[in-house]
Amino acid sequence: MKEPLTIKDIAKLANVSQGTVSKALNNRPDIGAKTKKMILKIAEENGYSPNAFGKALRSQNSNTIGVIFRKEDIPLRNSFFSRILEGIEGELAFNRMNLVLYLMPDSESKQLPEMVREKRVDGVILVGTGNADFLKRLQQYSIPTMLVDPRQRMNDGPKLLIDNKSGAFMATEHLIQHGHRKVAFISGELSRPSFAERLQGYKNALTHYDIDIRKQYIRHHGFEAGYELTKSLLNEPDPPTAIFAANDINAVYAYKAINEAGLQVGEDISLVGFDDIDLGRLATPALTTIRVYKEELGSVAVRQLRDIIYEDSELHYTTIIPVKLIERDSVKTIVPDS
Amino acid sequence: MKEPLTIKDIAKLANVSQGTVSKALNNRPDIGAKTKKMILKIAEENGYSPNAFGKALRSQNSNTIGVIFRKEDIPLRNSFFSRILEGIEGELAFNRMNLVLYLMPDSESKQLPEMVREKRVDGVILVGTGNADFLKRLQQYSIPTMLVDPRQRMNDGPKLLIDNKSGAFMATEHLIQHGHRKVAFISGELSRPSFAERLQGYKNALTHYDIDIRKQYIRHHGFEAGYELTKSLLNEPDPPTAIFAANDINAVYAYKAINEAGLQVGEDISLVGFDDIDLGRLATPALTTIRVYKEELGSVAVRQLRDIIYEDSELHYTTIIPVKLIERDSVKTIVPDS
DNA sequence: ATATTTTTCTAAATCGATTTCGAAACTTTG
DNA sequence: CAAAGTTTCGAAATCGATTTAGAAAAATAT
Repeated sequence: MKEPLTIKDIAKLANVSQGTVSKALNNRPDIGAKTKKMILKIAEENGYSPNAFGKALRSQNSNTIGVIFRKEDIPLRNSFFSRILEGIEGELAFNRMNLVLYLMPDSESKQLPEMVREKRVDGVILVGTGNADFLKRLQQYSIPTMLVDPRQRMNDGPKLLIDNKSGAFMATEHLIQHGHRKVAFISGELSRPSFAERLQGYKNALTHYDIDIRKQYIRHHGFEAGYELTKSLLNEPDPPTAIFAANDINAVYAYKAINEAGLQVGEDISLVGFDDIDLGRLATPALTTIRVYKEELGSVAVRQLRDIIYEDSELHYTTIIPVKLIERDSVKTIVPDS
Repeated sequence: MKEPLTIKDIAKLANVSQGTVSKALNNRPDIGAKTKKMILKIAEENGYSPNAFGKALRSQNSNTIGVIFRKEDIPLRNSFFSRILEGIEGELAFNRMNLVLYLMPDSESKQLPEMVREKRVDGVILVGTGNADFLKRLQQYSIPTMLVDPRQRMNDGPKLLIDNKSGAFMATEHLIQHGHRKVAFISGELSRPSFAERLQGYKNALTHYDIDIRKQYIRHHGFEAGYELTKSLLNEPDPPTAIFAANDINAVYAYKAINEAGLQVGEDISLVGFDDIDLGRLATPALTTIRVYKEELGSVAVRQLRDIIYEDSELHYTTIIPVKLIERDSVKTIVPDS
C-alpha cells in the first residue's frame, strides 16, 4: 500500500539534501562521518532501497546482464545447460547483480533481443550459440559479450571453451586401457565444434595407441540420435565392444538400444559418455563419463564479463575449462582379441 | 562505437519536439497522420529503440517480471521446473516482456530479493515456493504476485495448482484396472502439499475400488529417496505387484532398485509415475505416467499476472491445471489374486 | 584576528523517456 | 469573412537517482 520511499523522502527525514543522501549511500568522499552515519541509519530504519531505474538512467549501467540460450537447444530441459545457468545465476547473485534470461529462437538472428537494444543490460553471455551475424550486430552495439561453448569457433571475442579434445582422448584411452580395441564413436551433428573436437580426441587416442580408425565405427547424426546410431552399430558384422558417446544424452539413448538388443551395458558393451549430466548417474549401470564443470563454466563467464564491463579489462581471453574422467559402472575390463 | 540514439536525436532528425516523437512511437491520439508516419520512418531507418530505463522511470513500469525458484529445488537441473520456466519465458517473450530470474536460497526468507526492493519488476511469479513470511513481505510491497504449485496452500493470492488428486486417482485406477490389487505408493516428504494430495488421490482410488489401504505399502521420505523406498518395498513379506510413484524422479530411482533386485519393470513390477519428465520417456521400458502441463503452467501464470498488473484485474483466481494419463510400457496386465 | 586551506553540504543539471497544458494552425460554421 | 471549434504541435515538468560546481562552515596557518 505505502508507496516506496525515494531518496527525496530520506533527505527530508534526515534534514539534508538528496545529494548528500546519495553520497552517504554510495560511499562518496565528500561527506562528514556523523552525517553519513545518521543518514545510513535513517535509510536502514525506513527500509529504503534506491530505485533501480533512476540509478541506471543516471549512472548508465544497470547492474544486470543478459543471458542468451538457444531455444532449440532444449536449453533448459537439458540439465547440461541448466547447470551452466545455475553457475551464472550464482555468481551474479553473489555480486548482487540481476539476470535477464532470453531464449533465442533459431530463426531470429535478424535482430538483437530487446534487452540489448533497449540498453537494459550491461553485457551478455551467449551460451552454446552465437553465429557470426549475430555477433557482428552485437559488436556494433559495442556491448560486452562473453561466449560460452559457442557454436562457431571463428570469432575474436572473449570466450570459454570446454577441453573437448583432452576429454575425448581420456574417454577413449580409458576404454583402450580396459582392453577394448573395437571402440566406436557416436555423436550429434559434427557441425557443432564441440562434437567435432571430441571426435578428434577420439581419433587421437586411437592413433596414439596404434589402433586403426575404422570409418564404420564412427557415427554421427541429429542431436538425440544415439538410439538409432547404436542400433546400427550393434548390427555391424564385427560390432564394437565399446562405445564412446560424445555426450551423455546420446549415451543414455545407447543404453536403450543396447538393452533392447538383449545386451547389457557394462557387461556386453562398455560405454563412456561426455558431459556428466544427472541422467548418466541415474542410469543402470551408472555411466562412466567425462565431467564438464558446468557451474564453473557459468561462474567464470560472469567473472570475466564483469572484468570487461566494470574494470575495463581489455584482454580478451579464450579460456579452456578442463574436464575430468568420472569412473562409474559402464565399462568392463576385457581381454583384447589381438 | 556509435552511441545509441536517444529520442532527442530522432526529434532533431525529424525536426519536431521530443514530445511529438514520443507520441508517434506510442500511438498517441494528438498527432497528425503524416508527421507520425514521417517520424516512424526516421526512427526505423536509424534503428532507434527507446531506452528501457528512461521509459520505466517515467511510466513506472518496467515491462519485466521476476521469476523466483527455490535453489534447493534443484530447480533447473530438474526438467520439471525447467519446463515451467520455458513456459514463462515463452509467454513473456510473446508479449515482449523481460524475465529476470532469481534462485532463492532456502535460508533467505528474511529479505525480499533486490529486484523487488528496487522496483525492477512489475510483478513476480513464485514457482514451487512461497512461505507465509515471504508472501507477507511481498504484500507489504504491494507487488502483484502469482504462485505456481506453492509449497503452502494457505494463502489468499492468485495461484496455479496441479490437479494432483485426480492425477493420482487416475494413476492408481490405471493400475487397478490392469489387475493390480497390491499397489504401493512412494513419494518424497509429505510436507509438500503436492505429495500429500497425490497420496490422497491414491487412497481415494483404492477406496473407490474397495481395496484395503495397507500402511506398509505407503512410503515417503526425502526427495530422491525412491531407491531405498522401493528396495524396502520389494523386501516386504507380501510385496506389491505395482508401484505408483508420486513423481517421475522417484519412479526412475525405483527402476534402479527393481533392476538391482533382478526384477524387471513392466514385467515383474508395474510402475506409474507423475509429472512426465524426459527421464521417464528415456527409461527402459518407457514410464507410464501422469502428464503435468508444465509449459502451460508457466504461460498461464504469465497471462494471469499480466491481467493483474496491466488490466487491474481484481479477481484472484485459484486455477487448477488438469493432468493426463500417458500410457507407455511400464505397466503389465495381470490376473488379480483374489 | 585575519587569511588560507580544507571539509562538508546544497542547489541545480542531468540521464531518456512520457505527459500535461497551452499556443498555433487548421476546419468548420454562421 | 469572422467566430468558434478541432487538431496538431512544442515547452516544460516529471520520474528517482548521481554528479558537479560553488557556497558555507570548519579547520589550519599566518
